[in-house]
Amino acid sequence: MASDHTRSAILAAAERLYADRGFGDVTLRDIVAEANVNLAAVNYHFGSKDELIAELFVTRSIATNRERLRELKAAEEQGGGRAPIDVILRALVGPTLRGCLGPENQRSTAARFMIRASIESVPPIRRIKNREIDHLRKFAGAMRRSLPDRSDVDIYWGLNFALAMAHHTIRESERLTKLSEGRCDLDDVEDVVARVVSVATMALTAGKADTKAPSKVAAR
Amino acid sequence: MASDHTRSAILAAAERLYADRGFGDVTLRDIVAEANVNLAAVNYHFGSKDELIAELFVTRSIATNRERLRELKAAEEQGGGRAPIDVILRALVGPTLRGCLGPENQRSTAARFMIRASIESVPPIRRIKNREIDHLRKFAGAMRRSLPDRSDVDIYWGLNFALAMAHHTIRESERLTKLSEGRCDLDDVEDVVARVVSVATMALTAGKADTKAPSKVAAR
DNA sequence: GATAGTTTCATACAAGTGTTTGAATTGCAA
DNA sequence: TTGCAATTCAAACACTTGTATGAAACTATC
Repeated sequence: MASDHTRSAILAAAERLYADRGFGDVTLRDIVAEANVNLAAVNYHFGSKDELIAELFVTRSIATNRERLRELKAAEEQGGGRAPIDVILRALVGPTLRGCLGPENQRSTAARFMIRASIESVPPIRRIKNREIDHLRKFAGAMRRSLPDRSDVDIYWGLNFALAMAHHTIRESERLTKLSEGRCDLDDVEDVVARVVSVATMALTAGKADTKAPSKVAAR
Repeated sequence: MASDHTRSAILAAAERLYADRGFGDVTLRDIVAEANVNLAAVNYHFGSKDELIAELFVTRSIATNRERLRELKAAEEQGGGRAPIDVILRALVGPTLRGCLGPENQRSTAARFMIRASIESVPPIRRIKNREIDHLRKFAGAMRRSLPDRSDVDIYWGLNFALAMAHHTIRESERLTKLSEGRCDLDDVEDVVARVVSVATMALTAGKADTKAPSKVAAR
């Protein structure tokens, strides 16, 4: 592997094009034109189009997952094996939100690519996401240790809702901006993180309200 | 328009196939084979493949939106123009969740189709979803009337989070089942609705906690 | 500087796609 | 029955897609 030049040019061009135009209408020919390499180079270096997409996605998600676990581990060590629930949730959704939101003009190609991946959900990416369960289980474990009185069901629902708010906000950030006529500031990433963590924490710590009677809520 | 037989056979076959296998790998030829009609019939009756998909999606979302507004209107009339926030939220997420969740074996084709539409987000469907903003504004208005002390920003975030939890739970219902090893019962739709409404209500009614300090949460 | 292994290249391939065409058929009204 | 429009049909069209091929160019080793 002499220089890797072609290989990395393909990766960079593919990520940029997918980020800008989505998986749907970017062909291999578009990518090799952007990268100034030969059409056959993609199959030579990656085997197939799907493997190219998979490599892009895996690289980025490994980075996010590592950051997530780093924050989680730090929090648990500091707390002697038990971290506060909001810190755990922040470790869960913070890296993803920070990676995907922020001022649009300075949003990295990688970030925009990950937004696309979260919106379009193409087969090779779905396959990888399905392997993420073990990773999420680590968070479920930490959450259980943090809230030992909480039932497993509640823990999983809390985890689900936290991810829901983070991912949906990323996916639909444009629509939320339009709907709120710019009042919701999605460039203030730390505010978004704080809002998601706050709500998810409430969901997990509010009195074990009878879920069948949602009118009774923890007020104030 | 003599009998409409061909037209509705195409619609039924398309919805079934898309529901089962997704938009990605269902071709017009698959559809006409399933419907036992000629290939050209699709373009004759619908103009194009995209218009066929759009018609399917529009039909279903009109039904859901009508149900949403019906519940909202009923609640506001009963409360003299001001409905409780959790009832509004229930009108927002209830119809969607009821339409998409429930025991898998009795899940209607329409429901499975809408789940697909929510997962894959193909161009004609995205175009339609973008027109949904007016519909959501009606709910934002009702929420504002219900919680006059709340800032617009908080209202929109609450609306966003409510939709987030509902849609993400639908999209990832399979993963949540696997992650929780079946402990989270997604067939109990009313429980899911109650959980989503409960958390969203908390998000909107909890003391105006400083969103920058999420550790302080409304406990019990 | 010959050689072997790697990488690049132009080109072709095979298959599948949505769409169009124009003739055949059908169904209904006069 | 005749005439006319609506519908159905088989076939082909035009195009795009990812992938494979085999020769050419390059690179490093001996």
